[in-house]
Amino acid sequence: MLDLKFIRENPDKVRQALKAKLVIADLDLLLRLDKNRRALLQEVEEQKKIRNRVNGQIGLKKKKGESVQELVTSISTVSQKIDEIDRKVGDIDKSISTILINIPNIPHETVPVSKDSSGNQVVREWGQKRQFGFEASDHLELGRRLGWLSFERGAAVTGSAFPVFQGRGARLVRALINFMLDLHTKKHGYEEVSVPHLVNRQSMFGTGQLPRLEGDMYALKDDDYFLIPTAEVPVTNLFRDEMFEEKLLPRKLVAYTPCYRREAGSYGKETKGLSRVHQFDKVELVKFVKPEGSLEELESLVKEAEAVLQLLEIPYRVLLLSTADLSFAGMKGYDLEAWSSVSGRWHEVSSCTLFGDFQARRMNIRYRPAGGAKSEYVHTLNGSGVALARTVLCLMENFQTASGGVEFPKALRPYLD
RNA sequence: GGAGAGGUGGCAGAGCGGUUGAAUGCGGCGGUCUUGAAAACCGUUAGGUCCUUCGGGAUCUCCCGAGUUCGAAUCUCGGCCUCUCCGCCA
Repeated sequence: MLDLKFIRENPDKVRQALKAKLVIADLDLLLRLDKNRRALLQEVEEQKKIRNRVNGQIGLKKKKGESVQELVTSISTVSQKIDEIDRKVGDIDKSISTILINIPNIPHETVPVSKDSSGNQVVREWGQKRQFGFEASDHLELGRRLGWLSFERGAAVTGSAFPVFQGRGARLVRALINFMLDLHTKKHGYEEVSVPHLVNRQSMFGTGQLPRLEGDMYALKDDDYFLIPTAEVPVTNLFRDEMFEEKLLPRKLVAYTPCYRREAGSYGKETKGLSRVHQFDKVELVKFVKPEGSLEELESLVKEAEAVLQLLEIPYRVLLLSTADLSFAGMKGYDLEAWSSVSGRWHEVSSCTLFGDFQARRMNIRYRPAGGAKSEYVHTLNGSGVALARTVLCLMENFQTASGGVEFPKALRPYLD
């Protein structure tokens, strides 16, 4: 969330951010409440000053065994007054907080402003798009023929868009997970963590999924827990209320988890098969960094996600997200889109985001600068490195052979044997 | 599931109705000593909010919420979490 003081001093910037992110929040009411609150605070603190002084006198007199009755009666009306104002302040605090938690992060000045996805900018493209000298199949057909993939069985077990991988297909999933974890831990300096897949409400709030996206998540009926939509949630919340020492930053973590998404997406050609499912596997990168240089940390994060696709020899492009596609908590972000020559379109397989101190403020994650200076909020980042289902789709479709099989890229082969 | 203990500053850990926002230790920072470092010694070291004539002043915060009281870290009730023992179980 944003700092209330920042909002007070920069209402126009906030107004712009709301407009850019297409979020409605009553900023005027917020500012009025804030003003009102401060006036009441001044009043009540004046009263508390009096009360504290008299209470001190009562304490002293009691010690000496003197009568305190007169002082006690004189102060009770003050206490009543304090109670009354405190109650008002409490109510205002609630209203302020309701508005505040619904105000999105402010996009960085380098983020293109746009009403829709057309404002995203292609930053770079990599790889050679496959040309087939034969009639290529899509992943559903391949998956059925090879016995790797069954949406029907998944539908029977659970419901639609819960794919089942079988045999080599299941092996491919495991191979990809191991390949990605190895790459990030061995080559990119990430520490691997294995985390809960169910998280509580506070965690969902901490990373900013709540309160706005409650309907997009699977929630448990008897416990106030949610199935994670991304490992970002448990991994980032790992350090809630943490005070890092500067020399321990940046802290880099990688986790494999399944991701559960309820979001009722549209069906059809664009979203068929593995390109839109309710459960998929993902390897997620999370970084805690110092505020200085956090933009560079975002760039390196993107590069690390790109390395996965390069080694998998999947053509991709990097999109700088415009304000319309940047997440609620995001300050700046890139998407990686992988190419499939069969569907002839790009598939989003990674989203890398810098959150500034927006999440850290919600989770109270700080660091103490060397030299004993005052503690500051860290900046948080995360990025998929990468999401599996769509990557599997691209691999199967791009690497199919004329004889109906699939010949996987070199980097993956050791994991498939 | 049963029984018990406990949640206090960066950390460990006292305090259990009245100058206690909090002893003490560790860690951090500054200094003395030293060729330099270590050790030793001295000093210093939470955060939020509001006001400010920018010197500072005030107020709140000891897991969260409600209550008792003139006054709560300290007492009462509710919640959350952690630990120990027993039971059950992959």
